[in-house]
Amino acid sequence: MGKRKLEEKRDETIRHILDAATEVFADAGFAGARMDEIAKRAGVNKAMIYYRIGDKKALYIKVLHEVFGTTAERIARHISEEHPPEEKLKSYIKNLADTIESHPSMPYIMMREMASKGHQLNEVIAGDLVSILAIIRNILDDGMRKGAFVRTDPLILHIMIIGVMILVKVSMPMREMFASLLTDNLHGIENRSFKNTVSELEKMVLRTVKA
Amino acid sequence: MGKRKLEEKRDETIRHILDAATEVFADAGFAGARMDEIAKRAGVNKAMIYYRIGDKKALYIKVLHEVFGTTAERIARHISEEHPPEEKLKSYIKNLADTIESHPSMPYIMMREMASKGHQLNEVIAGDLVSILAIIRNILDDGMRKGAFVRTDPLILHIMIIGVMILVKVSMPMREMFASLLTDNLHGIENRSFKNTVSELEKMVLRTVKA
DNA sequence: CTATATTTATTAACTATAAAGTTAAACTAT
DNA sequence: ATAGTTTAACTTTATAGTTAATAAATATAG
Repeated sequence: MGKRKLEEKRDETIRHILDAATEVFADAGFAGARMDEIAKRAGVNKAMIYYRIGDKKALYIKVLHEVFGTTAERIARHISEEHPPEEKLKSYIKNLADTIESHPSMPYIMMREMASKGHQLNEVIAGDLVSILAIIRNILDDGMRKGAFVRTDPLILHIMIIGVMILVKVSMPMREMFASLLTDNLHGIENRSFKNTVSELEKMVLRTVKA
Repeated sequence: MGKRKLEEKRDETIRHILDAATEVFADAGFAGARMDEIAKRAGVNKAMIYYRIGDKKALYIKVLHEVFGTTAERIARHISEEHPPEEKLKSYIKNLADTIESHPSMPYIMMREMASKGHQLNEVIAGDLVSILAIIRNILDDGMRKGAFVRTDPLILHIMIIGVMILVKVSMPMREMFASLLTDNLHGIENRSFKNTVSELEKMVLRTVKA
């Protein structure tokens, strides 16, 4: 069986490129990202990126698709139709939280995408996001049909959930920066963890939707 | 009295440049902003920007200072020491909301600043933000001293307040975009206004801090 | 099972271009 | 006449994208 070694090498190179690109795009945004920097962090020659993936835009789309596409799948996989709507909603929140925790770059990329009004999003990425939204819409519909939930707009609810999560993550560096600038604040830094915030958020969401 | 007309002209030019720059930076971020585009929107020659203000970085700082510096002043001006802590907190929220409504670019710039971990912030801007934070810290301290509030971290609370506001604003274009992509969602679009969100937020914040 | 051809992976060095920043001259007000 | 404002045209620099040559792996012929 011939070409195992080459295949492996290729896949590894692609992996390195995508990982580096994800980091750099999260750090600097699309416009601020430098192809040379991505190549350097990936440990490959810049030409390799063009050979394996394409131009900057294609690379960006690939990164977004990897981040958002897997999220939709993951959530869908974990939500069982047997469970009551409330459980499904909790699972939705938990899986979003887990995804964010395992992809530290995601909040930064989402934040920047929102700030650029989703201008860079192409059909593939839009599809990923619609898949995610379809899940929460189905959960809410199910809850409404069973009389457990009041009517709630899935888009607003989703933005509320994901928004709070990315905000908590992304504001951390700034909070740290200003904590040291605000004198005599040493007393009250109740630096609640991400998990804590998510559990508060869960309560809030349930209070909002429950009939 | 001599040079009135020239002074006026100069001030107007500067005004045009700063307004255009604010828009462009909000739309595209620091890295994505083009000096030529700013000049074009301002209706001046690009060299004018360098003559009046300085390089791109200086221009950006000036824009941030204008946005954040006035916010601190405005809030401070509207909060009277005579009022009870709860009223002061409401006023804090209201003034932040008003500032955001009258500066549509602000949420976008803040969003991007958070995403870049406040990396671009220099001492002047940091000072503006600290001024704002000092106000809410004083309100919370006053409330605690008077037994009206429980101990709350001013940083977390501020991020919560400002975060929800900018999120609601910034997510609007994306929500509109996806509303049209999500079929049969025509029923539930309860597109709550900004004012509505702020009043919900106010209730939430008060519930959080009240003793 | 070697030697050689071929295909695939990878790079150094390059080009093209877009964008930041400058200059010298013209225009305008005082 | 002088000082301040504004611009067209320019230079410089940074960076996206390309090319042609090299190195490495795999396939094929003797």
